[in-house]
Amino acid sequence: MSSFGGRMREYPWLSLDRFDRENLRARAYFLSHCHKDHMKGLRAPSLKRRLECSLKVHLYCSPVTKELLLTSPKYKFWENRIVALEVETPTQISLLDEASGEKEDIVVTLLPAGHCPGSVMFLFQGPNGTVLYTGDFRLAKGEAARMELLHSGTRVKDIQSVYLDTTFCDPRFYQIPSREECLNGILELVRSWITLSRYHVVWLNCKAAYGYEYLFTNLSEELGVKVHVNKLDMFNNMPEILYHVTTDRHTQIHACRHPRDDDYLRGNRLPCGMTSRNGTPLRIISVKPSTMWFGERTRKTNIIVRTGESSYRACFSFHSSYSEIKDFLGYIRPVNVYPNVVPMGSTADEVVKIHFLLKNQIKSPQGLELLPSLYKIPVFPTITSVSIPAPLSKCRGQKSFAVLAQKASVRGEGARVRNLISVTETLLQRKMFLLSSIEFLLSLA
DNA sequence: GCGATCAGCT
DNA sequence: CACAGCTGATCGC
Repeated sequence: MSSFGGRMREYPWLSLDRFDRENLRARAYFLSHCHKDHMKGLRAPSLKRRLECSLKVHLYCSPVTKELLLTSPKYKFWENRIVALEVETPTQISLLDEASGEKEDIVVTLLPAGHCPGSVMFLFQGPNGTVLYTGDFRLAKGEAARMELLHSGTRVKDIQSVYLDTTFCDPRFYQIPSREECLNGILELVRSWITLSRYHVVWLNCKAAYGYEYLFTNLSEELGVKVHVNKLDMFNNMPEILYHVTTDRHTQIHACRHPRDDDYLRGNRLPCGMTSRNGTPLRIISVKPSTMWFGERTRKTNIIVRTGESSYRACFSFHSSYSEIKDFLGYIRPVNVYPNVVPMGSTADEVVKIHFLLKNQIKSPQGLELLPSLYKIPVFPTITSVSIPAPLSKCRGQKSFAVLAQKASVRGEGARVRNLISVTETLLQRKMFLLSSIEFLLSLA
């Protein structure tokens, strides 16, 4: 989940992937991809009002993101204010300060991010230096080196700061099987099942989000069987996807959903209600795409895991692994790195993660100083088995209000975080409370 | 009635 | 593990 506040230090009058609070005063908006956690405030009345008053404010995104966004009637009011920028095409944007009348030009380039259809990273070049906002991304090792627009001539551009997707930026997620490996694993599983008979069908248990489309198109392409989905009008202008999905339930591959799809499956029905063909019951297996990862030295085991008589989990990831992030940063070598994702209120662990990256991959460790104060809590060389005092964990009886991990241990430099101090965002928002409890924990170390 | 937030679920 | 998102309850306007 993105916890990026919306603004970059170098160009604070631009807002990216956040549209509430301070961002209501931005001179221009950017949307990296069409996932809800990157669209906070995008349809709020306050922003709608701002738009009505400030006619020069626009939202910049890729053509595919524009298409996906405008499919929902709730975002139709943006229609005339969205500027779709072609990917990998540097574009100059003039930003006008409505108060002072001062104007500033900046060049933005969209780079493919490999996260979901239309997803991009934004590269900004302007008077305050070159910065890269990655949005969410999955790029394989070596892909940064192949991006022409990250280079000037033969060498990589000087990048001041990278605002980084840190979802799996932890040595624990050292490797995640490649897109191709995962795809092939799923392909062969699906193939082996649906070729048994025309009554053998596969249900892909996908989350409600864009990002599985390349799975659908590849399965359909390879097997000649279209994928049943609930809705496809968002792909009306994307023939390369549209061709491979269908609303006809008479197909052997389904990715349809229902709020109680579990009940449906137990009754040997698909979430769309299909239960038989010509009176012959269906033989259904479910395949749940989910992230699987392996440590630096651990042997990669199977990409497909059988979890029940007719259920499987299959490896699939929308985000880069630790080693992919390391490769990316090691190639770019920015001066600063800022995390876009601070998982579940973790504080110490984020410091540690970024610390490792800073140490190895970037030019000077200024990044940490610029992070919000929470990240500046010093990481002590040794923290051992710290228990959370009872009054904190019992706070109003709410689980999410308690400190979740009961112990924290950080061994010396170069060591891995074992058990993290993990608190929820609820706690993060109660800053004073959190700071005092973290300080308390550290004082015990 | 709507948005924001949260618990719970998947 | 962590992801992205939905539903339903509650609260305030």
